[in-house]
Amino acid sequence: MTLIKKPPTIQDVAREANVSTATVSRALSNPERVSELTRERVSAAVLSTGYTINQAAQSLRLKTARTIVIAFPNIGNPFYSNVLDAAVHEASSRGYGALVANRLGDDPTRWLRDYFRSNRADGMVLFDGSLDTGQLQGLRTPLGKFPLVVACDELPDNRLHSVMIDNRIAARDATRHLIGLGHRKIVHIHSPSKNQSMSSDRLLGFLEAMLEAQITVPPEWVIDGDFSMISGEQAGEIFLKLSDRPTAAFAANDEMAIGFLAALRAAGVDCPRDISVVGFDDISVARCYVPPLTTMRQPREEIGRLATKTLLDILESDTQRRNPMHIVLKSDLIIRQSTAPLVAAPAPKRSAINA
Amino acid sequence: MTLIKKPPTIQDVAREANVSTATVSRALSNPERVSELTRERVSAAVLSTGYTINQAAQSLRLKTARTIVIAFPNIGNPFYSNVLDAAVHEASSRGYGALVANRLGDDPTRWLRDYFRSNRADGMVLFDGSLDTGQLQGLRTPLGKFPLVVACDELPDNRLHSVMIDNRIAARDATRHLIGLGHRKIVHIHSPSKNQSMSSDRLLGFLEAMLEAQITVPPEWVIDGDFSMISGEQAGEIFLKLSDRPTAAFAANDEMAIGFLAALRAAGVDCPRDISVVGFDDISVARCYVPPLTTMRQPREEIGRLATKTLLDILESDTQRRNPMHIVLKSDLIIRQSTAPLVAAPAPKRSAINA
DNA sequence: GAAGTTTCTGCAATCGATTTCATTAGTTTC
DNA sequence: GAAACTAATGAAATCGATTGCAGAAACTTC
Repeated sequence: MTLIKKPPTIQDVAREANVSTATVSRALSNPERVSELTRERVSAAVLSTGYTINQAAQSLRLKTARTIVIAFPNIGNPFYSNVLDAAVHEASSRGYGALVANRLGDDPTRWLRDYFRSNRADGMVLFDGSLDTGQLQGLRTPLGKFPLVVACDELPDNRLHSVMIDNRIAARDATRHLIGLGHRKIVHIHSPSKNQSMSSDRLLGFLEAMLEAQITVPPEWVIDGDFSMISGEQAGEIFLKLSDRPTAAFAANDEMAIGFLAALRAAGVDCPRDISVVGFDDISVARCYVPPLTTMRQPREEIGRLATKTLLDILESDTQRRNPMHIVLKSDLIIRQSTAPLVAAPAPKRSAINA
Repeated sequence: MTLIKKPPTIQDVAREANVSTATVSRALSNPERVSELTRERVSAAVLSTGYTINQAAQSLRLKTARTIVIAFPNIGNPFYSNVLDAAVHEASSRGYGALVANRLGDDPTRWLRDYFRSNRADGMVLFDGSLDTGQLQGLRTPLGKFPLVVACDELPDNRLHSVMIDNRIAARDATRHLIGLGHRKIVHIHSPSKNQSMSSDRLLGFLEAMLEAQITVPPEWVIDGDFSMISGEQAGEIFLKLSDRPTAAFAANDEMAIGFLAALRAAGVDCPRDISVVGFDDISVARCYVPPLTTMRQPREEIGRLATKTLLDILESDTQRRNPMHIVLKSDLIIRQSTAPLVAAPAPKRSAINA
């Protein structure tokens, strides 16, 4: 039977340094409150015992967990995984643990509330706008000001801090790019969701650009997906059946754009010869896709970093309840080779030639 | 000034139900130990007060955090983000929180040890084999049996539980596929790393297949990368300068394969006409790439789920120190369109024709 | 040198949940 | 009906760190 040594506690350090636990505690968190001699003795004792603070005890006493929750609608999505990367980096470099939550279930609020009530986390960065306001109210009321930062996607409640791009303008500009190339028949691969303003903003931006170019958008030009690559492929199938086939598409994210392109290519429709496609996000594979994808870049690392920084700054600031911050970051249209000027005459029917 | 109600404690529930805190505790964790009447009164009181357990207090008392650490070399990689997805799902469905750690720094062991000592986590799933044994020893000794599961990548210490595929055999089979198509000049895009056996196993598998086909591998056929797409592009640049250009490539992961293909395509080298490429992992974009990528699929969700399940089973089992489990999962070669039989005559020099 | 400061330290209460031990009430057994 | 159980409950100690309060020592100030 092996002897399992218990981890050393503050008591052990105190004994070793011949001081009280109160002094050890002060020496560690307020070094200027103890004499130099004591400080040295405590440091030595910490080293010799191998002491590490017991986070549970500290949390209990301080009502602070030095842990935040980072919630995503779908971590599998490469866009979010880059955001997560940056968020975790920011949190851990400031000494905070990062609990990851994915795909909040049926009753995310209960789940959420439990995390806070139970003292497991001090705050949360929500990269997911699919909570509804009603639930959120119920969430905020009981505990007063709730340390919550929303990013990427918007929640209807603007009393919350937020970090995101302007999705409407970004989508409008992406669409304008296609219009500027001469395209007038343009579909939008959309991702409907009750509570996500991100999706509806992108749709709005699309419609706005079409409207200002005086193009009427028939309902079949808005094809529904769910941000997944496979839904992009399905959108491609639907697109192929469209009579008077459009010459361009704007997809609400890169994954759908890629799925869409894969479906078209399988049917012999070539990009950019027969169709121009703009994606959204600029995930890393966009640059290496065939053809390299024109897309609206979101600064993912910066979104992740800034959202987390904002939350931690709030947690660490003494001044409570400042006005909510709404940080809007810049998005950039990255023009690559999946978009091309519309050829005046409709492309000759070459599709049969293709293998 | 708004009144901020403090979250209810077990005391509040006890008062409300007219019992002692001991009884409330029992009613909640060992319902069969209290009378039916008491049980009901406690449930009612829990509901009416909105009580949630204070995790910090429970952790302190029980020396258990109901939290695990999931560590990755690089969450930004889509392969790992899918693994994470599955791991988080498994953990949270069993009531465990998942702390994410990425890119362990210079002294991961200290960091790691602190996590455990400090009672923040009960165990860890390590999807990263880049810790060295020496450090790991120092890590295990002080606390005795350390709840640690290694996945994807192997640690030299086989006393640890592990969940992974057989990288050598998978790489061998991937290479055999190319050889079976008639290729004999094959490069391997490798990712060297001091401590990762995953990388070296894939190299070994490649060499083994070449050896059994009696092909001599000159050193320039092993091109170094770092698993990133950009390093795949760089490998492509190097490849293009090779005299007596090989006709096939086996990349140690899909991202490098994609970067490699993008670089070749930019130089007018067509896949699969001029070159056949096999990737590794089968990340989701592989199916939709152009051409769809032939690749060795790893069951990522299963790896994530099983590794986490293994850890939690250990944490929850009373019987300590069972023999370490070594779970080896099956990998599958997914044949798509990036590989094709070698054309007997070397492809005519058409590259100039390309746009 | 007395009174007032400042600096440093320790005692003991506290955070909230769990569990040992003891007590009471109720049930079984001979 | 007494002895020997079992079942249900509560009082109080405990986990480890923090901090208000108070006391001791050292140092000013007049």
